[in-house]
Amino acid sequence: MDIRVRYAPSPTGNQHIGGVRTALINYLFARSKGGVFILRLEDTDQTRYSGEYVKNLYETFDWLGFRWDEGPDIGGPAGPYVQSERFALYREHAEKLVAMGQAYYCFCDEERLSTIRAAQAKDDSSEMGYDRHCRGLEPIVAAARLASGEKAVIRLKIPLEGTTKFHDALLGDIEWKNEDVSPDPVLLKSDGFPTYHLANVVDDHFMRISHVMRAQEWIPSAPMHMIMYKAFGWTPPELIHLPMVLGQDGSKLSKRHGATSVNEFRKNGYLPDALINYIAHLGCSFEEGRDIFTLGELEGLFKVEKLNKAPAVFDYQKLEWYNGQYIRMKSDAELVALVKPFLAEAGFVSTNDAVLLAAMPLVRERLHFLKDAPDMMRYLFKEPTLPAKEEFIPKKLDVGRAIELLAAAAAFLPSCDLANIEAAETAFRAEAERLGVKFGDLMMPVRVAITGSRVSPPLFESMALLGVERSVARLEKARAHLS
RNA sequence: GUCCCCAUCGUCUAGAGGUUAGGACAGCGGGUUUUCAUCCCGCCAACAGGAGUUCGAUUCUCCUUGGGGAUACCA
Repeated sequence: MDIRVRYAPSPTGNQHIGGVRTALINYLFARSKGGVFILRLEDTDQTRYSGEYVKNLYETFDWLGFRWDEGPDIGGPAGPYVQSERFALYREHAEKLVAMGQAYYCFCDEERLSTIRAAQAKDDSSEMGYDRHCRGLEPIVAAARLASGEKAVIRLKIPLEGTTKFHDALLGDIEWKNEDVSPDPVLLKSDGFPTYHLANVVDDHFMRISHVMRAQEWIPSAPMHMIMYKAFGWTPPELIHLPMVLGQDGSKLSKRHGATSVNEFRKNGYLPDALINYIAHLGCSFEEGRDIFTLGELEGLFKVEKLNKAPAVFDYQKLEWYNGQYIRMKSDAELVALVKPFLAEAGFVSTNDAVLLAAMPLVRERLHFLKDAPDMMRYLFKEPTLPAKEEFIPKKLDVGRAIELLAAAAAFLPSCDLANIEAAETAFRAEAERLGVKFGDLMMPVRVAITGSRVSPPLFESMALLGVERSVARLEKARAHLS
């Protein structure tokens, strides 16, 4: 059997962690099996749809760097891949079900429906949902009302008795009493658009989807899908319900847990490689004793059996660690390219890439997020604003001593060869000894003078980047600042 | 309320009848170091509970408890 899987997002919001995780698992499964990964746009909700979200979808996957084999933008043999372009197909099939007696027209309006809901909520009834009011309508009567222009939806007839069972490749056999299946869900809305359930089943069938991999929140709709497949006489695809992704408090991951949309992660300086690697490991394992994988490795290693059944909590701290790991794996040139947009956004426009290139080794191990680069490198672009005097004073020393040290450093620096860091350090160590202070005590006021902070990238390298002249100027300025 | 799914350190997980229950993140404590970071070493920390099955259960079965999800003309 051909392996064909799909990611079928609804463009009613920006791409978020949960969706992208589902997409990634589908993609990895397809790749691991030599199958096809399809993108299908489920734009059936006209009230929430926006072209902005479609744009966001493409941008997101461009950034992440993995792609579908068939989809709206590249076409394919099972197109079109946008549901609004398949409009006629859904009505045709909904009406087919009506003709077969498996579905029916319902004329209940919003008002009646909400009245039912309110009543059910009030007396804690175990009976929830539609009361099947129109199910018994004679077809002739329904046809007449339809002909008179009355608005209607088409609802699926869920059997009143018996059970529906299906197999989940991960969870095993699942059996539902039909009375517990959502009573007669709407297939075709009154605006003529299909609901998710109809469009999903019809498209999965005609696109020859072999495996449906989606989050576990979809389990309750699986039985009604099965009832539809059976009504149509179609063979359903294999089902695999993926463990959900939860926030720190254990509920479904959402905005209130922090960043959830992928573009937020991008803006905050996460690397796509890190995000992909981390996300792949939510509810899935690949190989023992290893945490870092390339996308290609994940493709080769993915196995459905290694999927977990239990939901996974999204851990920003672990993702941060991954991000740092991936930043450290970048070459100087790669890192420059990654960091540049963030520097530009902060107003640090480099005229000289060589300087940036040389600066990368200074910040690489210190960076957890690309976003941190501007602050960390600010002193290379702008004259630092000098902090309070105490910041300059090493432990157990006083202002006077700090001034002396700065003066000494300013006088001494021009004689150093900053092109040779080791030699410069040796020279400074000797100078510290001559001055009768610990090496670290000499360096601290110098560090604050040069970088504006007690915490900074390596000093000698920094001074080398700035050049002797600018470095001495900063030392002098700091000395004046303290006096 | 009802139905469904799930259950190993705080978190992500390994484990598929016999293990000192392993790793990673976080936390804590050391070491290296011009600060910070990196890196290295160490420590802390789990089989939800109760019945079975078995010579033996983290592992199989059932129950309880706990968590999550679904109950829309949203997906």
